[in-house]
Amino acid sequence: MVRKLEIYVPLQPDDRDAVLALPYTLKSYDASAYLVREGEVVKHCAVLLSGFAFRHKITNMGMRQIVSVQIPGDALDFQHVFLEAADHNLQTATRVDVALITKRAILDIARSRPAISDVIFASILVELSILRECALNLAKRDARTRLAHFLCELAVRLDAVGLTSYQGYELPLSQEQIGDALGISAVHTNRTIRALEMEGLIARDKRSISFPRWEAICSVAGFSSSYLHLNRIDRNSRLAARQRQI
Amino acid sequence: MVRKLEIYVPLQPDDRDAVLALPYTLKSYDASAYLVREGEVVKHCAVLLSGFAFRHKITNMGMRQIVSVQIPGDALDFQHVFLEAADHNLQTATRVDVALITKRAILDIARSRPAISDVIFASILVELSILRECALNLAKRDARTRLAHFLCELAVRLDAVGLTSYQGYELPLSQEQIGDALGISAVHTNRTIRALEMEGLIARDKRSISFPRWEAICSVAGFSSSYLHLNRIDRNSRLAARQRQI
DNA sequence: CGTTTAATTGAAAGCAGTCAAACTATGTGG
DNA sequence: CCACATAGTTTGACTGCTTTCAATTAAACG
Repeated sequence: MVRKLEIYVPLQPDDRDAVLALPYTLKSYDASAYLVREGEVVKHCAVLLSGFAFRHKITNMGMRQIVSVQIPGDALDFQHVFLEAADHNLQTATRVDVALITKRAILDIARSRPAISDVIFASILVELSILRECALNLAKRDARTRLAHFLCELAVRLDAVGLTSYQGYELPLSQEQIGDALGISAVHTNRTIRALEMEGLIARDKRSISFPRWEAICSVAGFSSSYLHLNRIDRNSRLAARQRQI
Repeated sequence: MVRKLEIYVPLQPDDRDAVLALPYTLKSYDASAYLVREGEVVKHCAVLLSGFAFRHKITNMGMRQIVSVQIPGDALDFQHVFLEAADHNLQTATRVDVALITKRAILDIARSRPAISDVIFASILVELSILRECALNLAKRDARTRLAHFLCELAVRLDAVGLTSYQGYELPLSQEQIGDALGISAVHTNRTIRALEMEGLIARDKRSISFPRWEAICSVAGFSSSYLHLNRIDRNSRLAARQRQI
């Protein structure tokens, strides 16, 4: 399970064993639980094994903004290995299982194995890249394209860790949470979702979402997955396979 | 000059010599020059010695969003040391001097000196933190507080590298560029700047900006510098000194 | 000293927010 | 098994911050 940690970034042959050999503690959290609160000093690095979580910040006016959605396989606390106090909140969206690894163990493996260090660098830098695209999304796209882009990104990211079925995925976020991630109100989020649905660009069943016309929604979203830096692996084969099935 | 590279993050006694000993090439660029274009593969890491630069992305609709402003002392290309193709554009705002260090040299020093590796991790993670605050800013603050926050952040960051005079700094960006950084139109940027000026929260002379009442503008911005992770150094002394002078 | 770029201001139009209310789903306890 | 409670979804109406379009003034440049 911990193997997922780095699958979506460059692969290392023997170093992977070292990652798998890292000592860890399993822990579960309920939905809506806080893993980290702003200002806290975290002593370990959690890796998401199952479930969804998100990072958010609150303005002095009390407005919440979700700044990233974390999916299974994501390492949650590289930030807290190298910096003092947390600058944001980390909260679960669903019930969640994590593997806790000590800061010490992370530092040690990074120092003894350059390839691992590089992979950690890469995964942090990809997070940075995702956040840049997020900023572009928040600032320069209207609600409709913004939502479409958000859904496309999650589709590709989930696909990269093998969590999409043939044509869609489960998005365990309320419309209010989606709105907070997109910087729009819950009400307008609903209107926008319904609009995409009416257009036939997405299909819904409860909270699972599918894309009847993947190419079309990528087009309205202006979505290109290059910023996710998934070049090295099976993305093409996966996506191709999926599109054939649709 | 290269010393600025890491001043604002943890300091290392002897490791600093190793950084200063890094082989580099000096290079200058004119204002508005591209250092990196999206899709390019960069072979070296540039460190900003003087001048301003910014990172930006363009949507398929042709809208530009500035996702970060880089000031002297910033390392510009850690991203390109560990990832393949650039996912954004890096452009100068003014005439700029940079020191170019090869990817190889960066990788080597990071591997041989854990402290340097940690400092690079920290600086990338601070960039991530800044971008999260930026997302919060773009999504949850109105134009007035957004601009105020932007100006406060730059004040503190410039202050951390010793580039502010007693009560203000030179902001070499056009109002259109500021607008692109804040996600508002150039016209509204102008109105908002003028409004802050009318309120006496900022004072301007050409493109230099000063803060007659630092506390007041921090308050309307909801600005707290904790996300910049400048804990370890002289920020407090500097800011305190500045506030005394005002 | 004309030319170009940036800053400024006015007026009209629009996307999204807020307020309110109804509806649906899910779950709990009697 | 039903009544009620709670959380989330959906829809309407009105307001407002920003955008866009247009036009003018100021500043920078060769």
